[in-house]
Amino acid sequence: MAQTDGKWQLNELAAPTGVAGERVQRRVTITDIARQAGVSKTAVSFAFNTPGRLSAETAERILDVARQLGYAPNPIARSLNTRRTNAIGVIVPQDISEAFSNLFFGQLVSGIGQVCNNEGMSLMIIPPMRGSLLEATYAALIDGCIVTGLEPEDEVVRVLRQRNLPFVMVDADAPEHIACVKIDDFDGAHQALQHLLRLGHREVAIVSFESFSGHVDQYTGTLKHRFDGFRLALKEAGLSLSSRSIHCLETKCSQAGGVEVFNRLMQLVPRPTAVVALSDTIAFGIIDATQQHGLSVPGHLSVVGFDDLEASRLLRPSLTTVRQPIREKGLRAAEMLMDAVRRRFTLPRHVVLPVELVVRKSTVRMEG
Amino acid sequence: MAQTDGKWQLNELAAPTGVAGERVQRRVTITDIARQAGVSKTAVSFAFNTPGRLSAETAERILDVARQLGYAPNPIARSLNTRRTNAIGVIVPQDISEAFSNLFFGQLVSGIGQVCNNEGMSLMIIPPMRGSLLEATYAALIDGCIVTGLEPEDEVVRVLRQRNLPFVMVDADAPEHIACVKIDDFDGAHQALQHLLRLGHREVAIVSFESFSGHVDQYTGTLKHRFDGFRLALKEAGLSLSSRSIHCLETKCSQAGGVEVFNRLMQLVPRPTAVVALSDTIAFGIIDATQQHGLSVPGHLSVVGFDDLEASRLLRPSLTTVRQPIREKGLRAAEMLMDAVRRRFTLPRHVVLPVELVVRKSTVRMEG
DNA sequence: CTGTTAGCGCTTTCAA
DNA sequence: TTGAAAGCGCTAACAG
Repeated sequence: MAQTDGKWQLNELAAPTGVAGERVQRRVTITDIARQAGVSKTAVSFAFNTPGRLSAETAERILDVARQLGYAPNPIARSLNTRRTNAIGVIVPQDISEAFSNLFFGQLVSGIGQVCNNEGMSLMIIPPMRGSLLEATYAALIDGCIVTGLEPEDEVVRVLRQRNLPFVMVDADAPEHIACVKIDDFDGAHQALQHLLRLGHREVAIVSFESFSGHVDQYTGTLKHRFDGFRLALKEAGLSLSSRSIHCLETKCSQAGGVEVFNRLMQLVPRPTAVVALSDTIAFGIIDATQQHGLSVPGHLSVVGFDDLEASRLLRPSLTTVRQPIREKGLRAAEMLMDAVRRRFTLPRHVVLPVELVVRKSTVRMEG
Repeated sequence: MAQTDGKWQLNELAAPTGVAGERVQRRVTITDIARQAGVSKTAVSFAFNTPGRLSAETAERILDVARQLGYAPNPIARSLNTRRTNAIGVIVPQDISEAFSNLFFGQLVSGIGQVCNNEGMSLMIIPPMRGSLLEATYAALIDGCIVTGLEPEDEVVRVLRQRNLPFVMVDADAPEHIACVKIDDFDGAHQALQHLLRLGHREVAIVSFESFSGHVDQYTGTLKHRFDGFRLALKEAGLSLSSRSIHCLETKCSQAGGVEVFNRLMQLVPRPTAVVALSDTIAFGIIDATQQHGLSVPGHLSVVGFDDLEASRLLRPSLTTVRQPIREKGLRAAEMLMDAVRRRFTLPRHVVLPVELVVRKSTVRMEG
């Protein structure tokens, strides 16, 4: 019950000597151990890091003293010397909670985590700090990182260079000299829309996630490639993005975004009979809203997604969608990153993963 | 195309002076800036941290030089002084990829992330390092952490104390002096099983996630509380855990675990008409497997889950389950943690969140 | 096998 | 307003 002091303390702090009433909380350092054990700091360091360089008894004695004094090496001091943190980061331009609200991110991180496991690394999620992703990038205690949701022109990339941190971009339109893992967005989008058009749909809406570029014609990166794919599919059907029957909307990349966009979809004239969402999460929201309104998918509205999240197969109707290998994307990016962190020789710097249309039950042939 | 040198380099490294051919890659330090700007290191430090203490022109000049030389302060060195890392951790006893394969974890992290956002913190996911969670705990560059999946007796807790790191446990049977956020497991389990029994089911299986204790009677913590709840529900129906018609199984806490356990369920005699899974993720697997085998939920098998993941409502049949406020759990834990990290005065150290049975379509009254 | 001696790069009194 | 100097706690040559 040493509760009496230190109201702010969340947990009892182990007094260095184990003596209850002790007030001074100076952390036990390597110097204390050295003194107590009658050896040099070097010896203590060796005892922890390369015990082989010490006689068994010396090492044992040192470790004993350390145990008694409750000593734990300060990892920050260690990092300052070794220049290693044993952690890699994932930079995300949104808040963490927002990022994880899209199941996509969890799967990506899961893939990255597999590599962390093999390499003995921890994983730092790095969101903007007080609104500034740059500040967060400056402060991150990591050995390298994976950058998501940013273009190569971003200042963050500049800071990473400045900090001399290896990094790999994901889903970016990166130049040759920047490592990057992406998917064939063009092909995915093309297949998705082609599928709908071949089913006879002509009134179709394309629901994109929010871009900062504003208009479809100014899209860059992933979005641009996907819309190029859409353009081709439309052209093949004698249509174009500016056709009266083709609508382009943007919404938040979340389930809530899908719900929100549903209402706008219902206002459109002519009302679309099919929609392709640029993210499964958005599709989930659209389907949910549709059903809440007593309408049926695909009866009243065919829906195609993009991603093929694990949940997409389980939904009813199961979701027709463009599958991309999300976990592998994370895994490949993390592998490339670790090659750089470990300074292993590597060549391939750009990886483009294939996508595949998975036709399930959320789309149906247009009647009439 | 400075590709020629440094095969191991993942990205071009910005040469300190911007000169292409430069080979020496010594990082620019505060000393370089001081020298170049003709001021002391102190001044440079001030220019970055408390520019107010310098004349506007001096500060500007220093920053200019820093910009030109591509200087970025070394956050590790800074941390060594300030004793802050601006990151909190989440300790997980499994691999990262395994942890995130249960949607529960993503939602928990999402809640924690909300606090990170408010407090300007990054979030470190800390899995075992080379098999050792202890080693990972020793090495983590964090200001405090949230501990999941561990009991208070765990060595990790001892190390956290040794390192003087504030921490909060989640879902643990923690003693008074250890901060903890949990739910009313007893009530949740009781309601879940009571629901099934009231629907007339008598042949029921309880599918738990893997424990290390082995037998039901040796369960501790969360699992113990839940089984106490089950015991009460059974008792109210004149049954007990050892009744012939009640089966207890364990499986991995994942969808795959649910699929795996389904096969064992089908072998049981008498074959259960209902099952309560201790995790929605497991329930997903059971439902999926059931349907794959051409059987119907709840027609052939009623299923109750535990968690109420976001996806549980979207599934068909939508899942009857015990809702626990997962995000809030993470949020509350993170708030308590940050109170300790920021040394704010706090009192409540134990939080027990309520649960609630959500009856949906995966359970039905027993026929006959 | 063990200890001495420099740092690692930055912050922060304390003086000027 | 600015600077000198003493650390923060540890690692790693280099001697002995």
